[in-house]
Amino acid sequence: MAKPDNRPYSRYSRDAAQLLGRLIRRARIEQGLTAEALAERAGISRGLVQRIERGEMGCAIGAVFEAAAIVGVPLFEASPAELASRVAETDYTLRLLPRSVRTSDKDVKDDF
Amino acid sequence: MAKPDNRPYSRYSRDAAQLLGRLIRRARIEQGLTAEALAERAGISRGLVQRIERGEMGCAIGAVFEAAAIVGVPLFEASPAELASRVAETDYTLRLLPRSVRTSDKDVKDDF
DNA sequence: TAGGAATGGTCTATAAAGTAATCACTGACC
DNA sequence: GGTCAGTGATTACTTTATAGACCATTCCTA
Repeated sequence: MAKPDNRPYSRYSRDAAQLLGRLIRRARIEQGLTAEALAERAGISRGLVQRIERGEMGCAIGAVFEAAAIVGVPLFEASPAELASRVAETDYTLRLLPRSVRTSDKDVKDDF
Repeated sequence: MAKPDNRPYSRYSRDAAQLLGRLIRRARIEQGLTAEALAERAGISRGLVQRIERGEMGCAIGAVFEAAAIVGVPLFEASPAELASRVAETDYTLRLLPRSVRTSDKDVKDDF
């Protein structure tokens, strides 16, 4: 993998992963769902559910999102319909943008 | 892996991954950032950036979230501070819940 | 229009994720 | 208090993602 657990992850992305994991765990418990039951439904192993809920960065995004979907944790705070709509929307916008980015010399907008 | 690309992924989670990928791509292009430049910053390969932007489910959530953070795509529609705050908040709530779920027979609340 | 950078796809080696089985422990319920 | 399901952690093994180099193509830009 590119990013072992000791490498430079931004605080933001780590927090996001952790939050998502905890939300999943909370929702699961509130629904009286066993970790193994959730794993079964998501088509993954119990061990992976544990890692997801722990917010580990190495988990496949598909597994995490699937778990979230099953226990009802909203992704992007959007309903299924909204999500699909936003995908199409973004898709459209994307088509209007240049396909290729031209690095005008050596500027990389490092101003954040 | 548990979920090859032909397996049962819910529409919702697939849409979410796609949306995230497209948002990242859009933000990257709008900032005049090369795929390789983004990869370099995120500490990942250019090929992975491509897969992330394509919304593939197998990408590590850490890599995806990192890329999102770099180009400024808000996760959970929250600022860094909000994110950290919500983590702590959820953490607290989690401590109040039973640590172990008791499967009272065979009910699994399939009512959504 | 020509040049060149950026992208997209493919391939191989390798590192890592994911699984499954196991064990100890915690904690819920009788 | 006793019991047992659920959890957490560890192990070894299998499968997969990822890196990195490569080539073909697209399409910005001069």
